Amino acid sequence: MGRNADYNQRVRDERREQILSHALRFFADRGLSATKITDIAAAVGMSQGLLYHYFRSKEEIFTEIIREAFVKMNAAARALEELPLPPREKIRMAIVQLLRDIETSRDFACTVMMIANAGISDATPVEAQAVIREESGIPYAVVARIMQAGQWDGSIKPHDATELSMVFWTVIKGLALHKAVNGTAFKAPDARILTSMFFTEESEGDDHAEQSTWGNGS
Amino acid sequence: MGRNADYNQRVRDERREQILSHALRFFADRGLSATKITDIAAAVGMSQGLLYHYFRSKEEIFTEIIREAFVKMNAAARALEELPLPPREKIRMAIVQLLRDIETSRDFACTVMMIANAGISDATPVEAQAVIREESGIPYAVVARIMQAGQWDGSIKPHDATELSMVFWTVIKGLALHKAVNGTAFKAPDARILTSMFFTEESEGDDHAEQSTWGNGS
DNA sequence: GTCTATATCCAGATAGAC
DNA sequence: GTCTATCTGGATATAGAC
Repeated sequence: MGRNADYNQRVRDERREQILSHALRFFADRGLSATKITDIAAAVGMSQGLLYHYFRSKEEIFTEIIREAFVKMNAAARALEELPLPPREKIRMAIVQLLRDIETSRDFACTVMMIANAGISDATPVEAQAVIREESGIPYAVVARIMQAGQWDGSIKPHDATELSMVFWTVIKGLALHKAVNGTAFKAPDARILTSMFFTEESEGDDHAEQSTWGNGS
Repeated sequence: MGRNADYNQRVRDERREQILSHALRFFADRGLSATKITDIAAAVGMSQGLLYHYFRSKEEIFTEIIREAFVKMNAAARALEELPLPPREKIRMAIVQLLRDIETSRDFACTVMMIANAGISDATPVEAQAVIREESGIPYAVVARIMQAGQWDGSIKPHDATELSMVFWTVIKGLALHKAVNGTAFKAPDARILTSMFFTEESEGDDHAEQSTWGNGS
């Protein structure tokens, strides 16, 4: 019975993931209220009724996606901070990697888009609002700390570190949004255009490539 | 009768503007479909029924806002291009002015937000989509031309001009979005952080102040 | 687990009185 | 021009058969 229960649970989880994955596209594309539960069901290939065996409501699906996105994003941010690299290289690597993720992974752009919208609208479920309120500060704080460390060793420009972090994430979000709009036509800009906002001298380092944290959305 | 008709027309136009102005906030905040026609009516202080004396549908209100926003934005872009200034100063001025608009005018941030969303969603009315498709290229083209001119005189970095223009508008949109999310807490970054992406040497020019094109949304 | 059918609700739009 | 009352459609969520 234990075995069987485990198996059933796994199948159930897979089905849930399927639903979440399809729902993400719709939410990013149309927002919460313009996304019909029938759209999601049709995309997954199941009846509306069945959807309610996996989630209690449309809002629950929405909130779950937001929650999972922050888990990933914050884990990536903390991992970046722990890397044994000088601060300036952390920033460079983060930019290169994020640009790559934006360019190659549709999910990444969609997720950014979705969270951006959810953050504004007071039409978003209170649960989702709470998640956003609690979790969204972490990437900002991480980058601000790295910027500050880079100012100590002189490799980062002496602007206010909070401001630099805000600009950093703003550009990333802006690009993700641009990708979400332009779709396949999107081509990421040269990373050096962006790094020049933060770095003191122009030294051409090698830009390391790293594995994406986000998978490549078909 | 002519006099009377004119007067009536003026009153009618004012009422329309009232509706558009309130609707903008809701659309930017919640998107098209999460905005209820009753929300708008209540904000303006009229009954739902009366709203339909001024607009045929919710979609028409939406489309009208998009259309007016592009008229303003494109006029501003063309005006910028015509200014008797060296290209580099045009860019600097545009950045300073846009940062100010974002910081002070709520409408500006809301409009950017609304268009950004509308551009993605295929839930947006076809008419609005058409307006966006036709008009949104102009600011990009204008900035790209200015960037190119700046490369001829050596004041702008020699990256691809189209890429620079894309980054330019991406940052602006990103900041507007950030403002839309953070509201009053938002503080615009030092313009020099942004200009350093585009300018070849760091020369501290005076940053001229200009009148906002967007009014200051209370 | 999965489907079809249906109850319920809510929002857009209209009609008609004042 | 403005309101209230109402029609109508569509979407969420549930019930119940298989």
